[in-house]
Amino acid sequence: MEMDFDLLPELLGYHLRRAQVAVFNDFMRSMAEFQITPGQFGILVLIGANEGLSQSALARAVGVERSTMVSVMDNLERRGLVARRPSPADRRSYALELTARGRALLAELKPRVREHEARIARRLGGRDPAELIELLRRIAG
Amino acid sequence: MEMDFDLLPELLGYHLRRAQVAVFNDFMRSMAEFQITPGQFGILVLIGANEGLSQSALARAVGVERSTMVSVMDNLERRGLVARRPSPADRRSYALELTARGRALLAELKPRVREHEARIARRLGGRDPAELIELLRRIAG
DNA sequence: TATTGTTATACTCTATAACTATA
DNA sequence: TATAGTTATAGAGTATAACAATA
Repeated sequence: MEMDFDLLPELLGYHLRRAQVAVFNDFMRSMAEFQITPGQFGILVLIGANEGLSQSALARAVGVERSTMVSVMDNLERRGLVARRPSPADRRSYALELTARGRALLAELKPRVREHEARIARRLGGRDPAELIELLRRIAG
Repeated sequence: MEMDFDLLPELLGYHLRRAQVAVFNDFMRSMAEFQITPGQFGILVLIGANEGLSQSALARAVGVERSTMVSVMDNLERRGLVARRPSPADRRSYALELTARGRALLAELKPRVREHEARIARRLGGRDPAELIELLRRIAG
């Protein structure tokens, strides 16, 4: 069954989507034993690097509604990776922190993510990954 | 509020995701009057270029389960863009076709999508979009 | 008045499992 | 036995609108 893809292979958006799916799948396979998604990894990284930030600030950084962040945090808190501490400055908000377990997990994940990235970069067959990142950065604006 | 993104900006997956969201958003803005998603556009293109293909073949081409394709087709059929004809060769399957309205819509969409692509390519500031496509193709494998 | 976290609700996308009718 | 389309069901992920507490 020879499928005709017409103009799709000429479209940047088409290849962007396919590459993103491929990278997502490799990430999920790599981290299978930790049951963590790229999005959850990103959130652990952001909390780890900005301890004390609020849920709203985190939601803004990730680009989702703060109502969406509630269940994301519920999930990570239930797994004992993140803690919602009372903010000393503002009684409306939480100061988010990684728990000891969250820090330990993040320390394990980071080298795995580097390996995953190296494996992806190898697909470029010698081309500089920094080159691709530069082009993507321009697209993202 | 200076956010520290730690290692995220070094990760291909991170930029891939951001670029994909940016392109998706531009597509949706461009096609707002037609209420069409990139995925739906791709399906119209595939049916238009391969009239008579079955739902299962279409699902395989797009990379989703055939059960997922059912509601996608229900939607496009309800909008009068696609028709499920009985397959002459196999009474289990449909032969999918664009309706006259579907063909007319696709003909309107294609130049819009080209414009959208050109707008995205302009963000590359002189860099060849074909270069980016080549790199993405390698990533997608 | 505006913001923070929350809930209720809904919609999309996706999958698995089981069913039927055909092959 | 295997495949095509369907249904029922479930789980992410997302959003909007409204609310109480606090700023």
